[in-house]
Amino acid sequence: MTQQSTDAGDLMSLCRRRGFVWPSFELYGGVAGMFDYGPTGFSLRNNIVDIWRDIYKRGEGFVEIDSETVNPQEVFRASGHVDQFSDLMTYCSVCRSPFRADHLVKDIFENPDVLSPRELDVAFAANGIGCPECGGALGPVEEFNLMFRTTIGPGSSRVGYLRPETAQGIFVNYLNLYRYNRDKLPLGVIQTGRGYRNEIAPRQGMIRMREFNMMEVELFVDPDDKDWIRYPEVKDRTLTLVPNDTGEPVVMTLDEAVGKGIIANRVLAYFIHVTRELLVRLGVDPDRLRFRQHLEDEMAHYAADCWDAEALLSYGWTEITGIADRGCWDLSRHAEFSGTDLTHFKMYDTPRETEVERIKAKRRELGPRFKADAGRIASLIEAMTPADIVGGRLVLDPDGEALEVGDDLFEVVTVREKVSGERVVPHVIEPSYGLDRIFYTVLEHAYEYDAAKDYAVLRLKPEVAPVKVGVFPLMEKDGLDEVAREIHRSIHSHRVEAYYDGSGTIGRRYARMDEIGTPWCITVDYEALEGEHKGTVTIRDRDTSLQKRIPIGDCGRIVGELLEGKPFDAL
RNA sequence: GCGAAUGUAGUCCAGCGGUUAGGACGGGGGCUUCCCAAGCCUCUGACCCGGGUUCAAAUCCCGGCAUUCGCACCA
Repeated sequence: MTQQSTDAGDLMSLCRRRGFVWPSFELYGGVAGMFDYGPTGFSLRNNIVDIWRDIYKRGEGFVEIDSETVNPQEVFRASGHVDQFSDLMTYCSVCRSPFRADHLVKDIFENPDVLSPRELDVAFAANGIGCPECGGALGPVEEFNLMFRTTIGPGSSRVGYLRPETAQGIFVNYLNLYRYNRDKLPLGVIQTGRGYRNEIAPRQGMIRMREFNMMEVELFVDPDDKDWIRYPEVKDRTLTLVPNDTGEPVVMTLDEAVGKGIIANRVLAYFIHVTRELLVRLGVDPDRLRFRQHLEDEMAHYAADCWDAEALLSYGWTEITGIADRGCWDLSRHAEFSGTDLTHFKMYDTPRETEVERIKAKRRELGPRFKADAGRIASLIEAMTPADIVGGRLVLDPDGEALEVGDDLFEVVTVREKVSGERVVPHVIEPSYGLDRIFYTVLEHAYEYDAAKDYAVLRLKPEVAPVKVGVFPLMEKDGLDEVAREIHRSIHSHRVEAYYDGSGTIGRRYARMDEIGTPWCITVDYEALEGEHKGTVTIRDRDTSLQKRIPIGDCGRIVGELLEGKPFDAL
């Protein structure tokens, strides 16, 4: 049943023909790595976003924001993208081959990626390093940053970048969000939006885009509590994991994976599961879905642990979602670069009271003896701890000259201290969904082509299908068209898209709907007008081609029920 | 970014110095009681862009852009 190797070209052709996606700027020859969404595609994409939002906003109670796509340079200095997201490149002056400059000196330097372009130039000359391809001289080392750079405002005083991920917009709003959440963790924030990466060579259609859509979730949690309240509900569910120690797929329960230390913690495990549920609900084939742990050296500069949801596409296993434990990296960095405290005040369940021994100066004795210096000496005494007392005496050091004081001037007292909490930098769990890749995966996994009949069907889940129901008159005359238009009007709404089609033969119209994945079609035939079936029409199921007769007046209700998940057989 | 191949209606293909640039499918309109891309009539619509060679370029040459494949790159 399942198409073994979907031809990406055939599917892309269908996508263009049927209004799913179009290569951008085709009118002017096109730009690699950029695509526009057509009406059916955008509808499908919106449906995907709606379901994602349903899971995180309604299901988990997360809040949604929207932030700017152009960010000042400081943001990406803090995030590390200015330094980490660029590669130092050099080009052979003879054969023009490009090379990562730091890779060429990795045998010479312990840590070549800290070298500056200038230092690398010098290193090439000093060590006689030439082009690995042809031996030619290497050109000057240049920085190639994958971020699109711009300036904010007139002149070029303020450098800005188009964001390479939406996440930073959430991190820079941490304090606002934290207050909005009334100073509590966990704090879940979601955002959809575009990110931009100036890919050197975009390939593989929608898989590597220069301007792409993300659905990002940032969950701020207590670093000492990486459990999740709903974890027990899902702990016995199984999924396919590819841990980075063996690299071999294994099927196991979440609890087993956490227990064996394969998945770092429960909250990460929970959201890996949530991701699986979401992707399957959207129509990703469970048999072509796995979760692969990043290799140690593959982890992003910010990640503590990272799992990719990978889908098997005609391009091979492809990352469609990354679920990372970013630790405290982002907030620590933004705190450092902005000079602002970005912490969570973690209240203890009960304030911790401890008894501590402190040294207390006898100010009554000090005053008369030291006059004006008394206050200073008192604070010096109180800065000491009981452990500093030797033979009942303390040695102070005012102005570099030793001063010994006896216990007539101080006493050891026991005080009760109350600590009601501590400040911690929240850790961030980030499920980051590549919307365009998910969109493409949903299409590829839904696509089925029968070469014998030259017939293509998109077996989209009804929930994501751009058009829910096609409405046809068997022939566009004799009043059949009027009945069909009336049915169309009664069903078509902003939630349920219905499509009226009266042109061409009936088979052609079914074929058109099958090609955009419309799950059901209603046809008004002559029996609707007279005879024993008067007042009824047929409804056809895309995946089986089976038809049932239903009363005209019930069409809207029945389509609604089918969308709710009622099986077609049960009609 | 390098190398190779390719670029003709919406799609797939033909044409390879002089053609009203041809077909199939699709799309629009019409006819047909028409339920799975049926049939008949009819209409629609293309030489990637820019230079050059030539009396004449879709066709040959150069450059650009794009696509595909290798190499390189890729949170």
